[in-house]
Amino acid sequence: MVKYVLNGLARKAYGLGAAVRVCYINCRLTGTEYRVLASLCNALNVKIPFTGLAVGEVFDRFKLSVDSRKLLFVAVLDEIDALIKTRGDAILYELTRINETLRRSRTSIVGISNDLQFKELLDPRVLSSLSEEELVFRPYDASELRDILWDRAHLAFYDGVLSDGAVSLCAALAASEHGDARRALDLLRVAGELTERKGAKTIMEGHVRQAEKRIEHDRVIEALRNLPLHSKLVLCGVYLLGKAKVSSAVTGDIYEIYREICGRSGLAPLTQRRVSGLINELDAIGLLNARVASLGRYGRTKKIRLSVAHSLVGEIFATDDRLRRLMNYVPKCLLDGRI
DNA sequence: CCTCCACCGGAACGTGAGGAGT
DNA sequence: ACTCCTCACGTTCCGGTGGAGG
Repeated sequence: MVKYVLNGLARKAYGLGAAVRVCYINCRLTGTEYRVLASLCNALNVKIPFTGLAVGEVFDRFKLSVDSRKLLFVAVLDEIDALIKTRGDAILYELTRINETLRRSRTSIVGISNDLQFKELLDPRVLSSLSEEELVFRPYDASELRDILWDRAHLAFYDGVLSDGAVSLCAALAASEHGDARRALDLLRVAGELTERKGAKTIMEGHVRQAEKRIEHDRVIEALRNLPLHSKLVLCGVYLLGKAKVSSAVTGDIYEIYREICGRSGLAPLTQRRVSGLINELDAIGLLNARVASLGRYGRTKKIRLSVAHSLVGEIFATDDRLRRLMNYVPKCLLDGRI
């Protein structure tokens, strides 16, 4: 949406011959000050190496470049809370004050955040120099999503192939997940593909249900494949425990098995602290379910289980040369009853 | 009510890769 | 050749803690 407006702005400016430059940055993907500034420079065709320069140096180059071209520069920082939460608001402070040092140019900043409390994280000085205007967009509800879907559907599908129920279901499913329009469109697209492959004439609700499963299934496979090695090994540990019908696993159990399979693979195991972090990451992407539980006398730990199909993990890991031979391994600590 | 387990999770620090400038 | 930079990924250190069992 912002990208759309931004494009419109850029086109309009071009049409009017106005010196306007725009730059869209997703701060979750561009997660450091350095990279944000590098992206800003990039928008001005100033080449910045992905590492090597001091942050201040990059900032100076950006300022110089903007000012020398008499530009109106609009920077959009999407998911800006992700950047501020991890790196602090120093960069915002610098950016808000940039106009004081620019002689011939102006810059504007648009920040987008899903966190309504985000502004409380900011230094009051930043907030005041922002002279900000806040717009709150509430998530789309189901009926709005339905309108959006019908709107796009007319472009993408032949008339009559789309059932009312299918569109409503896409809208309802997406609305229950923060009203994400992209999600709704994805569902509809995949449902369309499935319908076509089956040679059916109309997209029905059943196809949408299948599409939902399909999207999730593909997402999990993709995630499993692209995991870093040690995350895979940790997950492999959870898998082996599940295979041995161990009901509840805690961090310590997982770590023990993890160490074992590292040994078998001739790898140096990471520390438990790190593995604990990996478990949290796996939880965040939805491959594991880990929640802290206090077992009283028996300490405080995380209870961990797979949150995707056991068989799917086995299937995907069997395609990885380094993991294949671990899939049938029975951990010693299971045999001697320590777990 | 108190203790104490088995971790949790924040923070500081280290390392090695990739690169700039001089 | 040398110094200085960022970043990703780890390690080390350590204070914190919910609740079963005494």
